[in-house]
Amino acid sequence: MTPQTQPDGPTQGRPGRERLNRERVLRAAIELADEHGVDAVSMRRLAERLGVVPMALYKHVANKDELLDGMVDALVGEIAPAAPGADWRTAVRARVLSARTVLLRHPWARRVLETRTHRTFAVLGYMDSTIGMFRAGGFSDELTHHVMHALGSRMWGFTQELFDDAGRPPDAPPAPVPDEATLRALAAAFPNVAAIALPAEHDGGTVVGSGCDDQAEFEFALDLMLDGFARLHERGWTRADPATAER
Amino acid sequence: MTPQTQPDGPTQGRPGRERLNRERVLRAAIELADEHGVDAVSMRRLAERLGVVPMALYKHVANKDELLDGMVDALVGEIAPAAPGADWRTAVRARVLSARTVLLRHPWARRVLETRTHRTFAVLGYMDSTIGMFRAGGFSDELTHHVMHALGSRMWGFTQELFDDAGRPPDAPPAPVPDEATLRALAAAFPNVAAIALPAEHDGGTVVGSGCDDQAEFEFALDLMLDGFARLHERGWTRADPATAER
DNA sequence: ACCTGAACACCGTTCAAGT
DNA sequence: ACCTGAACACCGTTCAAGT
Repeated sequence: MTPQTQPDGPTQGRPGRERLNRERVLRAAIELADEHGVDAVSMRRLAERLGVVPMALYKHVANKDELLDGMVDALVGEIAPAAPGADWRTAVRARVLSARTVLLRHPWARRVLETRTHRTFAVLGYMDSTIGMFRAGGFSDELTHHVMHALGSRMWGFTQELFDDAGRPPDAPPAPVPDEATLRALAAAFPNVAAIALPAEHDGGTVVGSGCDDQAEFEFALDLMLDGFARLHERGWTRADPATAER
Repeated sequence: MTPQTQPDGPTQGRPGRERLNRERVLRAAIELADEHGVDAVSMRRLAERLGVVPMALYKHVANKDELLDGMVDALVGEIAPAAPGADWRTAVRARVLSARTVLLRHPWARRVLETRTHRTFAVLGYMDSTIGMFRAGGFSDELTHHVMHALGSRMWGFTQELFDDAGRPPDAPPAPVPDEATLRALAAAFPNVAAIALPAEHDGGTVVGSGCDDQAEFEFALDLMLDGFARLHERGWTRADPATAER
């Protein structure tokens, strides 16, 4: 056999099946984040997972910031493309909910998106086509501008949850459930929180904090915004008419 | 003079005027974040600013997470208390805008809030009193629940901005302004972004990206939500009537 | 009760080499 | 052209002391 080269075995690194490339680096980073959370994504751990020395990554990614940008770009690619021929409301609604399903597959993405000054080509492209949906629906540029601001992070399929688990790595032990006594003390100190956090207090088993359907809440707020947008658009809103709606 | 004690001078650390305490630690951390951004808030740099060895901080703060929680709690204390006697809409609007002025004073707070699993006493108290505003206005517990979700991070006076500078430390050099050529290329690649990002293209000097009043945009979206809440409330919304508004 | 010093197990990244 | 090794300047935090 010829020395030094073996088609299937390791050529240079240890389990490094083949040459590193940007796509392989990004895919491994996403897997690492999916399995252990973003905090586990360090250049060193990522290198280890790829069977390579940390500095090898820097040939395919300028630095850690660009790595995170690349991970976000990959997710943007997972969002379903716009369905042609739909009216603006259907198109926007479908797009936002598609973004949301992608985000739910990769819970770390929310936190990463929040830290990005996201102006990559992929992100700009996503925004451009979303803006295009409103403009194609006849929205003035000015109203479209406001509407995009109002959408904010909802455009990515998330908003900050009231009680938030997005920071915890997926392999962490589940949050401890408070005992009856502290629960009663909390309810006494914060009666209003208790009133809306215990949804079916009167007619069901005491569901404590999980009696809340985040997807339904997200769609409630999304539809509220879309209704508002539609109403302003129908009334031919302009800046000269600063009242948001009929007051 | 008696040895070793001097009322005004350093007693143990170098410029450490007096004994460390939790409040002094939190205040220094907030100043550090205000001046150099959150990333500059490390236990070591904070200790140095207080003229003390890093481990000294751990007597007043359990760990870095609790430090960040404490910083958030201090900000919550800056939010103006509820004005008594106002109707729900006025009360909620004033509170959210007050939260926003606090957040604008401490731009790092947004990013910290996003990473908190905020359930401190101060944060729960803030939420409780906000929820109380809707309930006092006659909102059902169920509608109040949805409404709080819809408010999301807006309750803290922010949402994710489309182009986001919240990550940059305040002492960083200003972002470089792109030259005419790349600007033209971007506008060609992303015509919809260009249409709404250049607001007064037809009638003024070419204002490029700064022709956007974030405060006005925030209030636009806030009022849109408040209008939606009012409409649902007036119509006696219940879950049995799942349509968000008149469709 | 409060602060210190040294140490441990991590980071991202530069720089000068190796093949 | 791509990967390596050693090093630098940082992290948060533990543990055993000092006063």
